[in-house]
Amino acid sequence: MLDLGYVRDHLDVIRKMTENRGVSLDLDAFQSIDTERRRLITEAEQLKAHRNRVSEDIGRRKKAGEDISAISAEMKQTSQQIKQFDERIAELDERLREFLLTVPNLPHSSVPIGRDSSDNVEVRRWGQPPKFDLTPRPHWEVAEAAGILDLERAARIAGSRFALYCGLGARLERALANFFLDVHTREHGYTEFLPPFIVSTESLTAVGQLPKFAADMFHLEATDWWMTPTAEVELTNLYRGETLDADLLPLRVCAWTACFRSEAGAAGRDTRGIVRQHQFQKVEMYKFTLPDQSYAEHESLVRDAEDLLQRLGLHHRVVLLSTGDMGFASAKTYDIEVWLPSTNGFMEISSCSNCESFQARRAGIRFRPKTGGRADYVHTLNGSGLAVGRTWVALVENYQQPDGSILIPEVLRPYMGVERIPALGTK
RNA sequence: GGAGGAGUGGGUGAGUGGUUGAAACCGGCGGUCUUGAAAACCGUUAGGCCCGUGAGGGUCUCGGGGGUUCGAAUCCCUCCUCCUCCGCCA
Repeated sequence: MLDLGYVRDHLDVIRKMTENRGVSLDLDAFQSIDTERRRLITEAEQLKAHRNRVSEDIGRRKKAGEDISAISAEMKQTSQQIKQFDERIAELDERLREFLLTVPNLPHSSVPIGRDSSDNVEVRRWGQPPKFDLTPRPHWEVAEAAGILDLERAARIAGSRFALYCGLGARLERALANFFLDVHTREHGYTEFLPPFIVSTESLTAVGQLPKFAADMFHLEATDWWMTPTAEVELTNLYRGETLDADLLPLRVCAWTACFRSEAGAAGRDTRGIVRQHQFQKVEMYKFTLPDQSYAEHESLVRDAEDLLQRLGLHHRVVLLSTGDMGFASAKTYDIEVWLPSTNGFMEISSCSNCESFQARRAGIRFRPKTGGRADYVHTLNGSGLAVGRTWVALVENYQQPDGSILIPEVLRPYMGVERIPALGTK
């Protein structure tokens, strides 16, 4: 959420931003609501000031034993007037809040202006695509042949877009998650949390998932609960409503969770395999920083995610998203895309965003400057480090062998206990 | 699920329906003192919104919402959260 005063005073900036992002907002409606609201507040507050003065006076007169019935009756009317004002103001407040909740964040000046993903800018690449003598097979073929994935039984249990990992496939998923968490907590300076996988409406609103993206999530019927779409929700809400000590910043946290997405509107996209699922595991990295640190921390956040891919030896690239492709709450986003041999292209495996104060304002997360002075909003950053299921996919495809086995990268062997996952019926 | 108790400023914790936005203490910041530091002492130390170029003024907030009242941290209703005991349970 942007600051109300900022929006009011920079309507031209907001208008330009909506053009760049390719969204539309009714700014005229905003202006008329805002103007009327302020007019009513001024009037109501004048009445309240009057009431406060008279009430104090009544107190004094009553003590002195004077008769106060006339003045008291008059004040009763005033109070009723105030109540009417307050009701109208509350209505306008609600409408203004609803409007502000639909205004996306302002993109940073370094973000390329563009319509969609075709205007994204590749920042760097790492490694090379692996060479194959035979045409590489897609992950679902390799995995089912190795007996580590069973999509039919997954469908029997829950339906389509769910995975059932089997044997070493399940262990590989678990190994990846552990590997990610170990590197982040022991080497990258993150503190690990294991949060609830179910979150409240309030938490989702603070992050910006609600009210806009209700259709993308699973809502638990007749409750205020939702299945979490990303641990970004839980990690943002760790400090909701708190004023943090500036000495604690930057605060780096991470969490492994399952993530749940309805994928409504994704019908027909990525239907083969397990790239797009209703449930997947992800290790999320998250930072709370001082405003002047956030862009440096953003760069290191991306490096922390890339580091994992490099240790796994997976070819990837980093892409800077254009204004038209960026998420609602983000001021700047890098996507990391990993090489997928079967598609002869890249697949998104991490998204690292600097939300600046956008989420912090909504979630009420401040810091008190060391020098004293006013509490200000922290900047928040989030990034996948990494999507576990998609890393699993990338590993299976990039490390598939001619004999149908899957080689395990060196760094994962301590977690796996084996050097390769054999094809079914072999050793 | 049942019974009881509690939610006050960065923290601990007072608070009678009427200068209590809130004592006191701790912590933070600034200062005095000191070669420096500690101690001591003095000052200062919530946020939102509205008006105002500014200085400043006003208003709201004592878990959330509603009510009673001329006036609510204080009385009433309701919801939420936490704690204790019982029940159930991985």
